[in-house]
Amino acid sequence: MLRVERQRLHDVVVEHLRGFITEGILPPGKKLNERELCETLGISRTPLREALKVLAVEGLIDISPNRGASVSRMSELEIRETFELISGIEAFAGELACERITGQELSDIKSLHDAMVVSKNQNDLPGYYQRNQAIHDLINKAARNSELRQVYLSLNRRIQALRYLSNHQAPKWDRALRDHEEMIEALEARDGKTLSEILRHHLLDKRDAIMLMVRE
Amino acid sequence: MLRVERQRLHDVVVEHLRGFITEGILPPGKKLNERELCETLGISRTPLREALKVLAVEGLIDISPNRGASVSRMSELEIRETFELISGIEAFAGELACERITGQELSDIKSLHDAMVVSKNQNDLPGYYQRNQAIHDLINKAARNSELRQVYLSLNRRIQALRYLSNHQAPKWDRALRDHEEMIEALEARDGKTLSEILRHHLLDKRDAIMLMVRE
DNA sequence: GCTAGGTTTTTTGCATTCAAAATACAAAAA
DNA sequence: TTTTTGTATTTTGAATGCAAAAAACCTAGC
Repeated sequence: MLRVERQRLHDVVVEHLRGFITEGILPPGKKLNERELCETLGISRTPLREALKVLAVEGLIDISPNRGASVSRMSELEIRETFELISGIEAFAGELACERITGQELSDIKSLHDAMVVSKNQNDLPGYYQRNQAIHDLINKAARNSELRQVYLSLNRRIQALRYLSNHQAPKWDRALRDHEEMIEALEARDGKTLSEILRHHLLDKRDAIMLMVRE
Repeated sequence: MLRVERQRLHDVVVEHLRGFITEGILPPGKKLNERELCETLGISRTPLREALKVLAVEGLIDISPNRGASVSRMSELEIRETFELISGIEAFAGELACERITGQELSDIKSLHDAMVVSKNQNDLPGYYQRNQAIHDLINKAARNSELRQVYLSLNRRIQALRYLSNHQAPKWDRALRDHEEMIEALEARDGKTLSEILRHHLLDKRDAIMLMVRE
């Protein structure tokens, strides 16, 4: 039978705050006053503090002793390094995916790709980015390694706010679409090496675009 | 001037418990009674609970609502997947290290390798494993990506207890030593692809050895 | 007007307390 | 004897209270 586990308060709080941070409602550098947050969330300080500890381990906020917490403000170096790491992990996921992906998953990806092209032609930027993200997510899932997946998701959350910003800018369409077409070809050919190369450089391109945005 | 930040209690607790878990003093599956731990550590429940939340995010313990915490007992699948992920990350670190390693670091690794061979000839297993670990750690550092490093260390902590167990067993000397020699050759030749291949398979071999141990 | 020093206020860290859920236990019924 | 049900105890989850550190403020002196 399905066990109904009442969610604990601090878990709910973690999810809320995570959302606020990744969606940019709580911007980088924002000071998190405990009493203030308690009032808006309608809870006491104990569960809030537990939630803050969790978010700190996840790298979404910084806590300095006796000074309190603030939303992490990633330095350019941290952004570079995080993207580099993600590029490596995603490339590895691509290799694994080539060994393990099912026909169903592959055709799901193709459909998403087609939908993405439609979004592009309609100049629907949010739709485009959403489908783009979904494709990468599906490849990651197809790697069939839940530890890898957890790390991937955790790292992505940290740069989510940045992505949010850059999603208002149009990408280099031709390059991006060509990359995706080649990715699908490599997947169909189960060519892990090629796919991982494409993914790696695709990510590093994305990084460069975002680094430009951040600097301005 | 260096700011002396008095460590917070829960940070100290995290370090202590982490040590207890990775050194096997608190074995997998061990139930962690809050009151008991508070008494042995001489603190109240608030900082302890904060520490437990942190360890849960790190994956070292499991917390189930209203049931309390226990040291994570990794399933065979989790072990397989974690090693696979580490193999991918370490392979990537090797590629980066080939681009970025300094002469000094390279010669440090060579010294460690020589010391490791001596340990082996003296049948000094702890010494052998310690140097072995140190070599992998140096390669990882040479990748010059602190985000990668953090993830690497975090994942390694999770399998540390298992490593501890397997360290009482003698490895396949000839294979392990040959691997290490080839690793150093690849590093000297700055041959990233080759190094990453060696590292990946070296890790998967290690995994197989540990999987055998775990099953017994 | 600006700085230095001290005082007040706020905020954080931790202990304690209260409430709710889970577990252990014992007595009664099958 | 085994199962079930009601009660007591333990254990966890969350709120409150208290002390110490940091920040804000205010006054005196230049």
